[in-house]
Amino acid sequence: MPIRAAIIEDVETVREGIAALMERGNDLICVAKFADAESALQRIGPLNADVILVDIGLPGQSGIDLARQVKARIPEILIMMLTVYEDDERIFESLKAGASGYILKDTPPERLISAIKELYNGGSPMSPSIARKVVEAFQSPSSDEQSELTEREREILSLLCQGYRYREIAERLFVSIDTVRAHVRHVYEKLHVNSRYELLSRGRRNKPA
Amino acid sequence: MPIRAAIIEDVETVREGIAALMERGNDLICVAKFADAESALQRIGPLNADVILVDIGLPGQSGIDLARQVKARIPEILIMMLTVYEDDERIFESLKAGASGYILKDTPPERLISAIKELYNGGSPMSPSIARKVVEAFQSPSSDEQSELTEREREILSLLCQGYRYREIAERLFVSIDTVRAHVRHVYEKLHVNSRYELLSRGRRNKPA
DNA sequence: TTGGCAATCGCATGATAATGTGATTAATCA
DNA sequence: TGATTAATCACATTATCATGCGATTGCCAA
Repeated sequence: MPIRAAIIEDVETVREGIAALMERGNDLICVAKFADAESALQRIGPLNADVILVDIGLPGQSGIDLARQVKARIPEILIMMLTVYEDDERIFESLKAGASGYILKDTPPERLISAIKELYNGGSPMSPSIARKVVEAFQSPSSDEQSELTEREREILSLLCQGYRYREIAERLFVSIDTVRAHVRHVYEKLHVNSRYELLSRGRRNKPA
Repeated sequence: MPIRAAIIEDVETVREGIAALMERGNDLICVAKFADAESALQRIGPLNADVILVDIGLPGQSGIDLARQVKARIPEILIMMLTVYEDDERIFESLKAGASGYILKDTPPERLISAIKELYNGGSPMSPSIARKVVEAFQSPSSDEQSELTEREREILSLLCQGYRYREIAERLFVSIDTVRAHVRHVYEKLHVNSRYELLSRGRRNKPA
């Protein structure tokens, strides 16, 4: 009945501290503590952990690679990163590797425990700034160039980037298709592109797919 | 000093209820309440709202389109969707339209208030099941489709993704434009897409921009 | 030898996008 | 008041994309 959790964290104080926090109540039990990725990977299998907390900066293999491997081996396991790192690269690599949660280490202890429960109950707990970065990944980047677009042009850009056809955009905005074309022209001029694909591909030229 | 919030919600009880919740403490004030998108759009400008709560299922124009328009007009405004809808389409359309939060209507009142504060303080509050869907959007089943492309098809794919036109690709590869078209067809077939837009968004229907 | 596949190419057609050119109206600012 | 800009719209044309259908040649495996 209690949530079975494992901790992979090299700093002993942190590891033991979190384990102690878990055991305070009776809805979490700490089934294992590992100081490095390699031993976790070796021994995690038979433990039937529901949830693992993974530090990223481990000695030897990184926590992200560990997450990827554990997820591949035990697809239903829930992984939450617990880390100091707030950079985009590690955040998104972790999510892609299979992490369902991402909590920064400065999170208060009660929040950490409630995050584990939230994860177990179908949520994806993230520290606030992480969640903001994740959500912003869905939004078209606001570059300085975009600040020279008019309001209407920004609306057009948004719909263009979502793949709507001119006719569809016209219907949605209650204007004629020629109006859409006029706005698209201005957007392309201001953003120095010549086609929708160039717009979507900005920054991708000379890079592999 | 207090967070200035506006509510766009057609059901009066809900609208007034949330406004009353906001005014209970002294760190939130409700600067406006609107029952439909059109009047919100008309009058939101001068209100200097920090945060708007937007229902999706409004009479007339949808809350998602409203979010897009408000974001285009006031890029720094923070938008949180407050809705019964949990379907992928609306979730991701909302995020792409500029929403930074997405809370389901069955959320307890205290959580709703804390979510607004979290949003204002740089987070992206989401109901747990929503957050899970958002995170899972980064976790595509590793698509081995690309492994069934021939070497030539992979070259074509790369150039397509970089936004080059067929003619440009033909010149680059020293083949005719019809050859490019032939390869493109095969690429689209194998990757189960019907257009370059779909290709560029592949597996990204609900994916980051 | 035959069949399958990859690479190449062509013609035709319809849909959509992009471009050229022009115009009107309203709002704002010097 | 005049100039500028934004939003809107139109007509015309060209360019590009996507699809249907067909073909040839070379290579490789059964």
